[in-house]
Amino acid sequence: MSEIIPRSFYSRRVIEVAPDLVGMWLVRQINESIQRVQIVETEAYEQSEPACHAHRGQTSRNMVMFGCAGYAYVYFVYGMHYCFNIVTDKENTASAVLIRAVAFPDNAHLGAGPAKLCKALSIDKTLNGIDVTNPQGGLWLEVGESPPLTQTTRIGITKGVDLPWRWYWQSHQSVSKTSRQLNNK
DNA sequence: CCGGTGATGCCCT
DNA sequence: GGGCATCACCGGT
Repeated sequence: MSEIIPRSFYSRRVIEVAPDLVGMWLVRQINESIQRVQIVETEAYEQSEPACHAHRGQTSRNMVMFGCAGYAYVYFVYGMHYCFNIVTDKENTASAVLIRAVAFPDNAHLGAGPAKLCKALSIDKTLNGIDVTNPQGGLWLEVGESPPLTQTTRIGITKGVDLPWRWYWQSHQSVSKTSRQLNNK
């Protein structure tokens, strides 16, 4: 078994943590059942830029982002989907890494999108605010590998579109494909 | 293969 | 009341 990723890993600037999370294992436990998937795509969001939910200040929805690193920020969007983030940096520096895609061992499409992976792993709002450095919460991360990365602009947003804050496992089948991106820029 | 669009509910203005 | 860090489906090519 791999080692669990400690809080110090997440307590750095979000643009350092986001690329480092690609290749790590995400583990979901519900009762006796365990799913282990590998992160293949992430995006960084930080209060200073307009695409971030915390850009206009603290609200009840984004409160977790203002807290300590290593906690889950799960939000509901488009009336039917959840997205899962991990809070980074220090307290009161609102920032988080959006987990955009994960690889399931037997199905390349199951985790190829932020809402799809939440559905496949049964991640919903009840996990908002849990500690992902503690297995007691049923959702944690373990050290994996450092694959070849491609860096591009973020997708699915209308503001802050020029920041190159999306990273994915180069040529991996499970990377989300909503928007076509040119490789190796 | 590709772009357009409807579903659906919560949060913030 | 508008907009949203999405997705699957539809129809034209």
